[in-house]
Amino acid sequence: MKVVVITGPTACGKSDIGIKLAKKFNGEIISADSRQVYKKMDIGTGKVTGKTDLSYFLDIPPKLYPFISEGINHWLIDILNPSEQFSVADFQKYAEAIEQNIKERKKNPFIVGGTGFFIRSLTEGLLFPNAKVTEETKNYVESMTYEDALTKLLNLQNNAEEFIDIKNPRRVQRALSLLLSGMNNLSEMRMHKKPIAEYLVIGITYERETINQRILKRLDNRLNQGMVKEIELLLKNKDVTPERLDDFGLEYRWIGRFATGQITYNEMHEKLYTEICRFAKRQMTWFKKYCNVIWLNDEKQIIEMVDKFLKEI
RNA sequence: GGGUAGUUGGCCGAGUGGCUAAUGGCAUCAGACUGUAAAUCUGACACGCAUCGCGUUACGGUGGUUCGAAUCCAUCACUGCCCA
Repeated sequence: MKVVVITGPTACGKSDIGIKLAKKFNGEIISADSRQVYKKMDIGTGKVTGKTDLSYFLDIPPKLYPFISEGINHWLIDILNPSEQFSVADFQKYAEAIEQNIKERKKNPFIVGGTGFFIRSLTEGLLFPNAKVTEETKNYVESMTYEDALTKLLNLQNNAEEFIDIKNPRRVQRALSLLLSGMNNLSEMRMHKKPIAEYLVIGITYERETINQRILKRLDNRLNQGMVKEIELLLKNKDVTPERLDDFGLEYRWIGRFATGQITYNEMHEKLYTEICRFAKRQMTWFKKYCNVIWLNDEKQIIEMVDKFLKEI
């Protein structure tokens, strides 16, 4: 099975290219975006315009309904409420099942999105530890101070730092949770399987300066489109707590803070711009290391490349 | 004109004689990251040489006190506030 991936830092035009390719190559899109899975988060996530089609669904664990934009099926968009949790492992499970389904229907899957970790889970066939962490242990671990958690972790496995960043509280918590839930050794966190498809990863990017300019322009556009209102509405309808918004980061975090009166509009705008630029930079750091990306931003070249890839046997 | 508070590294802002190239925050740069990934985390951040380290120049300007000053004194400049 062959699958094309379109990725790149934020604000570089992935979605548009994705749709063009899907149209040209009889494709459907699987979104690899950790925030677009959520309903009611549209402007802030840069979701394509369209809507969920409830007339059919894929019978993958829950029911997955397609989100249709420009006549193209998009999967993994608008599948959860903002209060719900979505992890890489979920993504991998769904995306692989959807890829298969699309192929069965004689169409071509296109993975489109900027969440590098999600993409890597596919291209490298990451195998996530299957130790089940119960709510209880999760809460227990999260209630500990970082120091206690670290001490406990090192007690259970004294070479933990070979496998995780022990300076990162979140990693420490997760590792500890796993060890408390039946995993024997943190080395199990490094397992791979054979990827279920052959992936061609194409990245769209520009020079840093250009990306930053695009980010600023897009930010102002989104604000004009009512992005603040969108987020105020989420709060008003209690779709999310302010803490949850903070967790989402970027527009949701900073506009959330503005909406709850913690910062001024100007502070919000300034912070958003710099934070989004930094995010784009972090994305590039990730792609450089992990994703084996072919960088192209000429549409024609991309089409040729995809064409060639899909034709090869 | 008189009084008063101030002038710190890209910005904000601590520091009131040696432990200070100077806490912290922001910005910037680089990086890590196998179940929160738009999240989370780490490092660098005066200049030069460079391995810890060494050297040089730094806390508005100048001059002084002192073994030693961002820190004390004098003076000049500038800024805020108050009184004329």
